[in-house]
Amino acid sequence: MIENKIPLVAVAGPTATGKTALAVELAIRFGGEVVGADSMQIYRGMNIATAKPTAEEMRGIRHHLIDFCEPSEDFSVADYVKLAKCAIEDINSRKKLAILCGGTGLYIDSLIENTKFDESENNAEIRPKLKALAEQKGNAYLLSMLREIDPQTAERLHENNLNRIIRAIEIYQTTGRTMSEQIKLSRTEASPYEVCMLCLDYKNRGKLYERIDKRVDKMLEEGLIDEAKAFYSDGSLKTSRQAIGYKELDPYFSGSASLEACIASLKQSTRRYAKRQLTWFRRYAGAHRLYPDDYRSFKDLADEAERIVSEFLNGSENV
RNA sequence: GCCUCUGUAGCUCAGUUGGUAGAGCAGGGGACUGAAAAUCCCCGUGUCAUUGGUUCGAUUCCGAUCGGAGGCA
Repeated sequence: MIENKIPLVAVAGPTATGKTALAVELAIRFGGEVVGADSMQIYRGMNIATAKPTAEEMRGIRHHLIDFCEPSEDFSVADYVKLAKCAIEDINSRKKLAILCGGTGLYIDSLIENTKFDESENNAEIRPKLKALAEQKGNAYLLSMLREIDPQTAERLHENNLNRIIRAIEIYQTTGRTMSEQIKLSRTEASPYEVCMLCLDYKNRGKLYERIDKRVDKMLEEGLIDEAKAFYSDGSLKTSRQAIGYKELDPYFSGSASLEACIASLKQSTRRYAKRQLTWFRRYAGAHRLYPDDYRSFKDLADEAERIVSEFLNGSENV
């Protein structure tokens, strides 16, 4: 293990696998603090839908990067990496163990790989302009535009993936660099972290989906509908509007679908989301895989996780 | 009990004038560098209910049996 690296434990996995509980348990056992890696739990007021840990669930463990952003604010990976790095440094300087916990693959990846984002500010006008252009002249036109700027990126993007095409053009227009150049530049510095990745998943996919369904039912009992209603009429929201749990209930509020139908679609969105998360986490070849359905109790699972983390920490000390 | 309709993918159904079949949804896999809980790409073998018959060949035609729906008693 390389010295001068900050040890970082990461608890990743799809929604409803028990990341929060495990991260908190490890924080208690090792004297750590949790750093959220969740693109939606950052927002204030979005508590039920995002399954944000309650004070009780936190069990006195300090949590960073959760519940600090207004839903009307924009937030991005670049912001996340900046803040998370600070938080981890801070935790480490106090001789505590940083435990990353969350399900947003892009955030985790960008942080761990020490991705350097461009310093330039977002230009609010570019995206709508490009979007309008695409509507006028078609996606193919935009893609061909990108092909002239950055053929390498154009090659790997599908014509239908407008968001990505727009962003790639935006990068060039704001920084003067192409996206492929930017990507190359972004991964030049080695990561300051030595990461112990724990990935949670259920061996039985059906079981995971059952848990998701149950969790949605629980959210409804806890008042998801009221929470969603508060966000329904708020047109100022941007990123936060994308959270699963609100948009699926819109048809109910507008009267165009039954509550029952909306709940079914909410469950389905969550299942698909979990599947996408799994795709993301499968890429981490060196991760320790933990399957809650392999253990008789949460304690057994936590014991195994503790064993893995201990080994990891001892390894780093022995260098 | 009789008559009619019906039985094809996990679900809803197409279809094959007889050469073993395909859509939607569900589901699965993948990509991912400033919206990422977003965005996007790829993936369809199933005793064509069972069983006999006709046929070179039946999921397709005919008969019987067993499900299901409706109608008449």
